[in-house]
Amino acid sequence: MDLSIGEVARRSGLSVHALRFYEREGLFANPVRRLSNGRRVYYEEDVEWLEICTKLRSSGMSLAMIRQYIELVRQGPGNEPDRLELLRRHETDVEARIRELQGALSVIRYKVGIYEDHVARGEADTLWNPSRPPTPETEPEPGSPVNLIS
Amino acid sequence: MDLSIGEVARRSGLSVHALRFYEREGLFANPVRRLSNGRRVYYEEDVEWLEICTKLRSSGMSLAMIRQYIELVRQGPGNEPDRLELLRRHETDVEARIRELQGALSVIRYKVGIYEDHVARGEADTLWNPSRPPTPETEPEPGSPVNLIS
DNA sequence: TTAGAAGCTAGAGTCCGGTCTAGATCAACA
DNA sequence: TGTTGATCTAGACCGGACTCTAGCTTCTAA
Repeated sequence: MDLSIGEVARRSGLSVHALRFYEREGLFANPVRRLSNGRRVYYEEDVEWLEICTKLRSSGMSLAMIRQYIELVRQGPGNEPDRLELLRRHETDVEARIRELQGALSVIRYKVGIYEDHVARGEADTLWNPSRPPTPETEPEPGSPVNLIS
Repeated sequence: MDLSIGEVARRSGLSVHALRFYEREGLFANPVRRLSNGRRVYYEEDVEWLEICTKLRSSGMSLAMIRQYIELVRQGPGNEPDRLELLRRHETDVEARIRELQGALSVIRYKVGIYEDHVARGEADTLWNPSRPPTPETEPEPGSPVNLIS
């Protein structure tokens, strides 16, 4: 039932360093209990919270925002609309980030496609090389790959 | 045709500091030309490259990886399979990142949904408050919201 | 001609999210 | 008993990606 810091590290995937760091940063709902010898004692709930926490982190929520959230939780019932607003704000951010990545991904795929074509056709040496200013011998022909790839 | 650093900053959205920094970091295909007075001269191609560059950055490509790519470009024709591989590697990373965000997003939406329900029903005070160890008065009832939200 | 804007360099500072170190204590086992 | 391994604290350090400062030069417009 009671877990040592090493055990929690193993189960949460965080380092013991990170767990102590998170505690200092106020990311636990409750103060971490100590044994009489000063060692930390964790409970299942802590591991569960760390799992959520890790999901939030992996979606780019900053430690500062997680701290805000857990502070609301710590204050107890009554501020649920605030927690909801915070979560919605992050939801919106993540959605925007996904759209941003998808936009960039389509640019990347476009470039990949062009390189695939050229490499496959063995015309690799006509690919984009942004030499500048264009010297006569590299002056792009009209419709040259320069415009396709840059 | 020739652009000053300030002009390029305005058009690329990067700061003049960032442009000098990028140059030091070797992120330009060609050495940036200088006027006789030492001032930098940029061309359209540089702005175009910076646009691509910014897309790559926004998708999480590190400056180190962008430098690798531009070094290949700088070496000239012949290494297109290498460029392709690098781009494909990043494509894969971005796809994985999108999946990660989508996974986290569904957790966030789940939590948002629960808070919405409870806030709407005015049952907000029964929401998850990971007090620990459970004291008699906060001992969760079987099927209490603790499991729904944690 | 002179004020203010823009540019230059070298290098320091910032923020984030940890990671690592030193030096001490403590527990468990052979 | 002694060694090994886990833990503790305070605080230094790190990498990435900029950002800013100081001190100087140079351009432009009134």
